[in-house]
Parts: sequence; C-alpha cells; structure tokens
Amino acid sequence: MPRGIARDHDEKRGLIRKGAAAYFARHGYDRASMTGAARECGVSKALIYHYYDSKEALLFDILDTHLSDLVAVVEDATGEGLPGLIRAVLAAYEDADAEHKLQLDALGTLPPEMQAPLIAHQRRLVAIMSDAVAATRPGLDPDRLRAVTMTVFGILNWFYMWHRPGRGLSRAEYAALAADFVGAGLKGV
Amino acid sequence: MPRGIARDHDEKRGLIRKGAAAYFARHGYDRASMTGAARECGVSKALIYHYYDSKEALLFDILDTHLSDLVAVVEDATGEGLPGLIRAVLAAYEDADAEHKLQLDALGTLPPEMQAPLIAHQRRLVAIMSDAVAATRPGLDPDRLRAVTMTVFGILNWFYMWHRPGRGLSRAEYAALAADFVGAGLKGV
DNA sequence: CATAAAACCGACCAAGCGGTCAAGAGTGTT
DNA sequence: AACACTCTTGACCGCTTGGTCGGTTTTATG
Repeated sequence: MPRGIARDHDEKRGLIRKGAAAYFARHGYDRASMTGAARECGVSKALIYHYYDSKEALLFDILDTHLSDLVAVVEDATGEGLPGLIRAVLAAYEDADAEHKLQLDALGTLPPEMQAPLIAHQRRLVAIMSDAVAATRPGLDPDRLRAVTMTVFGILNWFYMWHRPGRGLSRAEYAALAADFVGAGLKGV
Repeated sequence: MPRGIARDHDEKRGLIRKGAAAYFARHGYDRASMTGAARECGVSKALIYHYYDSKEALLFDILDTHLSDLVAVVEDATGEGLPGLIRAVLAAYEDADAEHKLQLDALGTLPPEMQAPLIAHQRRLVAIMSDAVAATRPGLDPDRLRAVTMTVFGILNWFYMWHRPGRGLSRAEYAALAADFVGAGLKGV
C-alpha cells in the first residue's frame, strides 16, 4: 500500500493560506507574485503548487475559509439582535484584516464559477443583517431596507481602512459606538 | 520658431484620462494593460506615452483631477451643513464611479511621493466632514469625532459597491436617506 | 512656402509573471 | 528492507507586460 498524505498536511496548507493572504493583502493580489508569496511562507514556489492548483485556487481557498468562518460567527450571534451582530462582525475581522481586504478587492478577479459560492456566503450575511435591521425597524419598504442594510455594511467594511490598532478607539469601543449610531440612525429613516 | 502644442492638447489628454480611468476601473489597475487602455481610447499605446511618462503618471493624473474636483465641490457645499455635504459628495460621485473606485483600491500602488499630494486632498475632505459632524453634534471627544467622521465616509464610499443605477433607490433618494440616518445616528453617540 | 517641432504609429525589447518538470529526500505501509 | 507515494526543490518555459524607438504625417509659425 502507498503512504497517505502527511499528518500535518492540513496545518501546512493552512500556513500557506495564511501567509499568502497576508502577502496578497499587503501588495495587492494582482501585483503580488507567487514567488514572493512563497518566500513570505518560507517555502519554494513549486511547493505551493503542490498544495494548490493555481494562484486562483489559492485565493479561492483564502476567501472561502474566511467567509465560511464569518457566516458561522454571524449565525451564532443572531440571538443578540443588531448590536450583537455588529459586535460579532467587527470582532471576527480581528486577525482577519488581510482576508477581509482581499474579499473586498480581489474576489472580482476570480472567474464567475469560482465567485458563485463565495457570493452565496455574502448573500447569507446580507440576509442575516437585513433580518436584524427589519426586526429593529419594522415597516421599511424593501428598497429602503436594502439601502439601510448596505449602509450598515458600509460602516463595518470601512473600519479596517481607517482604524490603526493602538490608536483612537479600540475595536470593542468602536463596535459599541457603531451599534449606538446604527440604532439611533434607524429611528431617523 | 517651432510650433507649440496643439490647441486640443488638453482635451485629448482629458479623453485619454477618462477612457483609461474607465478601463482601469473595470479590469482593476494592476490587471489592466496599457495596450488595452489604448484600444479603449481608440489610440495607440505609444500615443499615451506621448501624453504621459508612465502608467503611474497616468493614474496619478486621474486621481489628482478627481480629488481636486471633489474638494472643490465639497468646499462649495460647506454652507449647507452635514446633509448638504452628504448630498454633494454622492452627487459628485455620479459619472465618477470609475475614478472613485480607483482612488479606493489603486492609490496605494503609487510610490509614496506620488501618494502624498493625493492624501493631502483626502485629508482636506476628512477635515471638512469632521467640522460638519462637530457642528451637528458638539462635545464629542477627538477620538469619537474621528470615528464618527469615518463612519460617515464608510457609508458614502460603500455606495458604489452595492448601488445599481435604475434599481432600488436613486442616488438622490439615497442621499436623503443617508442624511437622515446620519443625523439621527449622531444623536445616539 | 519652408521648416521644425508635435502628433501619431507598428514593431520591438527586457523583465517578470504564472505555471511545469525532473529529480532527490523523507516516510507510512507491507 | 523494499516499496510507493508524498514532500520539496531549483531550473526552466511561454507569454504578457510596461516601456522604447525609428520613422511618417500633420500643423503652427516664420
């Protein structure tokens, strides 16, 4: 009988996924080379191609893992209402800034059939958030409900662009502020 | 005496700037080739290099023009308070979605010395918005003022990501909703 | 009308890219 | 111990890229 895959196969794959995500996010997915990503991970380029079929497959795994985690976290927080959701999302982005950034500006470079399952994850997030908004502020027509839901995502997704750890409000402090802001804002629309 | 530059020099440069911006935004700056941009503009690649020194110089001109316009528009709207500012920014993004998208995800690819003047424009925008927020909601400490200001920018900058012309709320309708949302939200922080 | 520079182009180039390959080293199974 | 397969690598390949160059056409100026 042949030997199977190594016991630490998944860990090494995970290391490459994490290292490449950081490298891709820092340099921009298109501009970042596989040679550079390999160096960042401390392995040869050929080894990455042992674990992944292509640069696109690697990106897909990064985004799929990230979005799956995010959906799981958010589904667990549905019981805590809109403020709980906002807190959960911002907390989940911690240690995942790179993956989050990639999701926002590299997902579109994947071929449509690879995008589809990732977009399905995103839709699930939007649906959960939309339900929480509708529960907090009933009676909005569909167009306005969607607009307000996306407004909340704008707030959350923008956070990584301006926040610098150790400066200004902490993540948790901002989560509280954002929850207050959204809660009050919903009364005005 | 030699002949000077053509009378329509600036117009042609502007056409290249606009065409390239659309092409860059559609395909992503890094992924988009100068050959493709030239085809989009209906000129040869060599002609673009007659008007611009490099791909980076072209991107710089796109962003500098866009941000200068934006600052001008916003400075004109300072008298109309925070709702007027929100309306003005969203209106200014019309017909400039491409430039806006490029600003968000390609500015960072420029070398620092080219980024500097663009970031100065951005800071001016932030300062104006911050003043409007402070006027609407006095008494916020600096950290929270900054956080709320960035929250507003998150709302505005995210708009192009989810809005599809002709579907859902119009730009103007969303501007009104966003102004209401922010106005009410400020009372909750 | 002569002229010198701007406006414009097709063909070309070096460099870096994603990806492949042949081969050696390491290891679970028999 | 022998096998069969995974793990790991440096060298390599075809292709696209940003950018250049020599040359032709056009036009403002004297």
